This record gives sequence, C-alpha cells and structure tokens, in this order.
Amino acid sequence: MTDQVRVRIAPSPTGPFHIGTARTALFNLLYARRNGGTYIVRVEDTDTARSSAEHELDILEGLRWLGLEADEGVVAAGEERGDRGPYRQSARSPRYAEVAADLLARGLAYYCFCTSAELDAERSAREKAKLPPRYSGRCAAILVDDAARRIAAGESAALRFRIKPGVVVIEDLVRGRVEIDAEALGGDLVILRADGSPLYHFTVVVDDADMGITHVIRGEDHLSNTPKHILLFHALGVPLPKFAHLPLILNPDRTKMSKRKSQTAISDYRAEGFLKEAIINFLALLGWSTGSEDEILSVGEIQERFNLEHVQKAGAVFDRTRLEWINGQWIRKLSHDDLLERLRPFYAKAAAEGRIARPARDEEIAALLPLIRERIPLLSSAIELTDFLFAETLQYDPALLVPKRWEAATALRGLEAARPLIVAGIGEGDAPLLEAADPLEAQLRELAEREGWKAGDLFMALRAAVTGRTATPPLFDSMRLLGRTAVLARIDLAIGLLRAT
RNA sequence: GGCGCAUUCGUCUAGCGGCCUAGGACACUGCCCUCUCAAGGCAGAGAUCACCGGUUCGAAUCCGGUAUGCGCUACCA
Repeated sequence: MTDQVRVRIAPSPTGPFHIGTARTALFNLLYARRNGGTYIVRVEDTDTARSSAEHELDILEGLRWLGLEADEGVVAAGEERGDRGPYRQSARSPRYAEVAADLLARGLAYYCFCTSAELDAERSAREKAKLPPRYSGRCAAILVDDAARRIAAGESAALRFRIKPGVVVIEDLVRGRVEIDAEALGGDLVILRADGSPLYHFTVVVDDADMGITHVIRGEDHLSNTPKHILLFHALGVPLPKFAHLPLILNPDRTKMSKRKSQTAISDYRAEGFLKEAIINFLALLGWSTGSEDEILSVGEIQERFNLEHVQKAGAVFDRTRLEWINGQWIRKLSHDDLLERLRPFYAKAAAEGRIARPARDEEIAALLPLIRERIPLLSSAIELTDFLFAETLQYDPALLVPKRWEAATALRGLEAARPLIVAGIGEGDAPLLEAADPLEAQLRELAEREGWKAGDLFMALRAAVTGRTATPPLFDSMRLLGRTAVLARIDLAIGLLRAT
C-alpha cells in the first residue's frame, strides 16, 4: 500500500484553464491509470492577489469536461474528496506556519529583515557588476534572540530557508541524471513573506510531502527549481518523490506557449467546437508518442500504451492545424446521436446570438447531419454551413448568382428554366432525404444539355440562389431540406435581382 | 550574466550501432472521385539526422567539444 503511485496536478487559479495545465494533468492521469495509482488535484491559490474563484471554477469545469477530474482532492467549487487535505492551499495556512516554525526552531530557516527596496538595490548592483542575482545572506547570522526581539518590537520579517552548499542531483525519469550546484540557486530561499503567507516553493513541498505524492510530473520550466524542492524535502525529513519533467508546449516561435502569442484557454477551444476526445488525443501526442504509427486514439487506447520512456525531451510547437485535423477525424467517428447531442448547443447558441434566424429543431439537425459531418472541422463550422436553412431572407452579392463561365443573362435563363422543374420535383421539406431515384437532378441535367450548359454551372447558379453561398452541402439535399416554398421564393428573388441588372 | 535543458522534413514524430539511399502523420502540390465545398483514394515535393572531432569494420543512434534555441534565475506560480 505504501508504494502506491500518487500523482498530482496543481493548477493555480490565476487565469483561465490553460492548455499546458491540461496537458500536464493528462500525463499525470495517464501515469496514475497505467500504474494503478491515485490522481490528485490540488489548487495552488497562495497568490491571493492574482487568484480568483472564477478561474478556479473554470479550471475545475475544464478538467471535468476533459475527463480529468480528480480521484482525490478538489473536484468542484467547495467540494473535496480524500483524507489528506485540505487540498486548497488557501486552507492550509496553519500547516505551513507549523512547518515553517519547525524549520526555524531547528535552525534551518531564519528571519530576514531586508526590505524589498534593499533587495532590489542589491539585485541591481549585482546585475550591474555582471554577477548572477543572489541573496547576500545578510540576515543569516542574526541571532535568534535578536530576531525575536525585533519581531516583538513590531518589525516585520520574511522567513528564509538556508540553502545548503553542495551539488544536488535530480534523477529525472525523462531526462536522466541532472546535477545542479546549490551555489546557482540564488541564495537562501524566502519561504514565508513578511506578512506570514507562504511561497510556492515551500507550499509545493509541504503539500507533496503531506499528500504522499510519489511522482512529480510537471513541465520542464520547473526543472531548474527542483533542487530547491529537493533540499526542502531533505529538511522535512521525508522521502523524495520521483521527478519527471515534461517538454514545454511552444508558441510557433518556439518560446513557451503563452496567452499573448497563442490561444491558451481550454474554454475557447471548447466554444469553437473542439471535441474533448480530439483535445485529449492531440495533447497526448504532443511530447509523447505511441512508438507506433497510430494517430487517432481514445483515452482508453492511450492509457493502455502510455509510458514515460516515450516522452519527448524537446519542446513541441502547438500546431492548431493538426488539432483541427484530429478534431475532424473524431467528428466523423461519433455516432449519429452523439454528434446530434454535441451540435445542439451550438445551434441554440447561434439562434440566441441571432446568427441563425430561428432555433433549429432536433429533427432538422438530425436531417442535415449526414450532409455536414464530412464537411466540418469544428462543431461550430456547422452553423455557417447550414445557416441558409434557418434564414428568412438571404443576403448576398448578386454577382454570386452568375457562375464563372456564364453571363448574367444565362444565369437568368437558367433559373427561369429550372423553376418549373423544381415546382414539380421538390416537396414541402419533410420528404425523405436521399431518395433512391431522383428525377429532378436528371431533369435538370437534361435541361443543361439541351441548352449547351455545363450541368455544374446550372447547379451553381441554383446553389447561389437557394443558399446565398458557393460552398454548401449537396444541392438537392439542401433544397429538399429547405422545402418547396422557400426554394421557389429564393429563386424568384434571384430572378428579380438578375432582371434588375 | 549564471545555471540547466534541448537539437531528425515547415510542424508533430518513428528511430534506441548494421533492417535508414531516414519511416509515418499534419500542412503543401498534382491527379482521381465529384453539382460546389469537404471527405476519401493515389502520387509527389520536403531532413547532407545543428556543426566539428572521436570510438567502431560500421553512427541519426555511443563519447567530447562548439553553435543555436529555450527554460529558470521574485517576499509570482
């Protein structure tokens, strides 16, 4: 039981749920599942100035949506699961104070009375002298009694952890052995601010220790700071977890992926109509590979194959185009009913925002679904592809009615000649789709042949008149869905436009 | 500046000493299919495996150095 794998994802609610956080969460979950372990979610909200309840909610909802909900820890606003909590750092203050007091009592930490102005001055002086920034240790030798007296007299002081000299070795599961000289750590580390609140490097270690974390799987940006954590683990006298540092997700310019240069909020991808399956699939393959040539995989399939050995060491550029391709693959894999379920909110939202003139009924979405499933990279793409079905009047440039090889007069004659055939050939909208024998198409092809037109040109003129667009689902299915009355009205409108020119 | 990490087609990657005149996928180009757009099929172009040395009969794969990039370097997380 003691060698049970326990991993965690520790998001900080200082911004919306970030794609990088999702990726780290996924890898942790995958590792836990693969090894029969426990996956924990801990909220790191010690930076009260930047943390917010909305962001925490966004993160928790995002995790749930992606299927990355915690086995243990924070599962929803105000809801935690597990007996090694609390799992929100804001609720753990007494614990941090207790551990800090212990370090102080054992001489492993000391009060620092330096003001931020003094520290800034020190830092810029060293910078000017081309020296690496490093705390001088000026307060390290202040006698405990003196420090206590000054505190009692009302002075405020931060608490610093003594960085022990020596080389710290990280046995990283992804990168192998990494050695860092404690000399390069910037001097003694502040673990408690002057106001008593704890800092990240301290809380992360206390929490990982308290929660029995066995494997710390996180982004490579934390590698350089890992020695600080290792020293803290030693000071606490707890066993060291194993570390695995994942390659960074990169902007196109190969810098660490950021809100400034990339779309990073999971909620934005969700709103665009990316499927959770596609995001998971894509994220898993960013920095990890199956070792095979399989590309489209479900979480289950990924879980079965996951291992740290195939984790890439170099950073990976976030390629949205590839995500869209994977999304299209997944859209085509969904069952009819499933796709309908997922499309419904997009139509509802489009109607609410006035992007389509009226709400779409379920039967309508169901009917057009086979026409669009191969044509939408995103769920939201369905709207612009089918908005003509829900419009009262079409807005388009009359020039659209004239196919490239045609004159306006030809388009006019084409529509006029096609009209009576359509009157006879199109029912009132509830006719079954994709009739086996469709006389209308054959009749229109005959018409085109008689007139010496290319059938495609005639179809294009009709398409423009009926949909107001040049790229649409198949014409005859679209007309049938629209119904005779609307189709004729639109053709008449187009004929009027063409006559006016 | 210091420390650390990394480096295979534009991008994601396979590769773990001979199977590599480097494979797949996305994107790109062409063709096929086709009422448009997609989807799908086929074909093509695209990487002197960052560079320089070394080890070895043999290196993308092992070792050393160089370069470049990135990350970290807060009383942020």
